[in-house]
Amino acid sequence: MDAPLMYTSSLGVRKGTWTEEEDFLLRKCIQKYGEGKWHLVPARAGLNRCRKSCRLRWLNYLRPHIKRGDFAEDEIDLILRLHKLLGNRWSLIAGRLPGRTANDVKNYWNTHLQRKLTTAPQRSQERKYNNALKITKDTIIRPRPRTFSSIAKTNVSNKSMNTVHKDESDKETVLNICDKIAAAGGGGGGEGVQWWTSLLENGNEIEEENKLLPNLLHEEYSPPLCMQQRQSDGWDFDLSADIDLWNLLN
DNA sequence: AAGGGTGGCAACCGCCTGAGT
DNA sequence: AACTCAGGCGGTTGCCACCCT
Repeated sequence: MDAPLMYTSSLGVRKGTWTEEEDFLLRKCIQKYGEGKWHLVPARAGLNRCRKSCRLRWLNYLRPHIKRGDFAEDEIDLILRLHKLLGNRWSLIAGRLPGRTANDVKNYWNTHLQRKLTTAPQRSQERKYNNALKITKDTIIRPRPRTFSSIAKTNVSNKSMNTVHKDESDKETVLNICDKIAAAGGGGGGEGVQWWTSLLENGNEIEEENKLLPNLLHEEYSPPLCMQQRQSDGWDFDLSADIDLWNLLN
């Protein structure tokens, strides 16, 4: 693209497609100062971009080890399983797919997988369709993740779920999750999945999905290649707040 | 060849949460 | 306790390339 689309907000901040020069400046800045402190990044990098734009560009495009191109079969399979378990928790799903970003997974789901699973209307008709449904805040149940403090995260990811935690609230949170997993059948077998799916409102849809994907939940299954290889390819994946999703998936 | 429709993807928007003051 | 701010997330939009008629 010779002249990327570019415009400027009322605050004078550039928006739109990033140029190669901007990518270079951002990459250099992150290499020098590291990730984080995004409010300082535009000034440090000499970019006329907002902090969020810088963060997004880094996370979705410039970060090392990001995989581009088509999703492998095992990745698709894992997305389907995790989506059944977690819903639209793209960041969590992406966290189990080395090299894939939440945006990638979300886009792939919206453009490839969603249409496979449903007879969704064409995108040009989706707005009408959604308006007709009159979806309101009241009708949507939106489970949100618990965020652990950084120290609790370290403990959870490095050891096990019932290790010592920074403070009682963190410990309580983790133990609550452990209880739920235990109640779901000790973290193994199909019961775990049932516990999760019971959170979803429409059981009929789940049944329909099961018909469409008969092998999704019940067949003998081993971790896909993309997960087995994650250690060797150097991908720094995040296991924080890990509740052993893999066991729940089996 | 032209024009409309569609798919894919990058980027933006608005909201939520936790930390700091 | 109330407020502000940064980080993070999911939903949505806009652009472009390709396809079809």
